[in-house]
Amino acid sequence: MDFVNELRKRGNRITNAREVVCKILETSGHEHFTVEELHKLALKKDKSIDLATVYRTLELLENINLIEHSHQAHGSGLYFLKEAYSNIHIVCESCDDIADLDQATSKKVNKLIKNKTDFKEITNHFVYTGLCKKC
Amino acid sequence: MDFVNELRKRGNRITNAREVVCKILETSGHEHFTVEELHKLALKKDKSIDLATVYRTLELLENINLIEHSHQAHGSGLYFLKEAYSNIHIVCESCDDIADLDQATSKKVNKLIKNKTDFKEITNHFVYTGLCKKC
DNA sequence: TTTACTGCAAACGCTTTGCACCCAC
DNA sequence: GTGGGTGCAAAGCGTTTGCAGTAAA
Repeated sequence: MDFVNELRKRGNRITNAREVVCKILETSGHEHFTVEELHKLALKKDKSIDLATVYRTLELLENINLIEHSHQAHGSGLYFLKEAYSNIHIVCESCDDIADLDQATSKKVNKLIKNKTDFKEITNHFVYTGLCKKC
Repeated sequence: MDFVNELRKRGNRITNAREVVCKILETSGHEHFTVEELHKLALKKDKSIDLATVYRTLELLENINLIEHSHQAHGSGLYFLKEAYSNIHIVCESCDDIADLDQATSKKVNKLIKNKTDFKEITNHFVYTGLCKKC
């Protein structure tokens, strides 16, 4: 998956800020990022990149379905690569560890909820919170 | 359940702001409130009650386990009476309708997640988002 | 050359906090 | 009388926006 190429295909301009952010997302090996983390990493490559630009780039990538974002109870939003995204993520309240649920289980959870309510679709944009075994 | 009495038992002072907020929570028949809703209702009974006081009162009531609050993707926090609280709530993205999952299903969902991760507890403080059948 | 994109700064919405006053105990 | 609680105003936080300048096409 080449994020920059996807942008080019869509007719978006390839700016340095976009190249830097895309490269971090694709090559850092992380599955999830807070906006500040991402911004901090971007600043290492180009110290003029603004936080607003990071937000705008993430919004763009989310619109193309390359990434997805969730909200946390405290602190900033969490961005996930779409390929690694499995619908449900759990953050440990104590150590901030993140576990990702496999797609099958995520689907099972959503089906269970749909069956018990009059909702036809679950578009859950949240991370769960919990306590992992270590904590 | 008498919220005011609970406060008295704990040695908290019974002020007018607290009486007003407690009465709204207990007698309005709603199961959930946004902070602004609650504040607006409180102002009808005493137009000097401050938003900050509403927040402080809600925090107090949450500490005593009489209410619970969740976060929404957009807009303010959502407060629930503890007795009506069933762990999982879904807000329709389109019409803002809220559905509450029954406790048994909520437990089932949480158990499913626990079995598939190394989390020992789910302390999920979020509302789900989705689309209800009407929308 | 054109205009999409940028950095900057300011504004946003929700929530929390500092502080001096006040009133429940 | 005392200190817990209040209203008020300001600050906090993550995020969004307006704008004039810049650089990708």
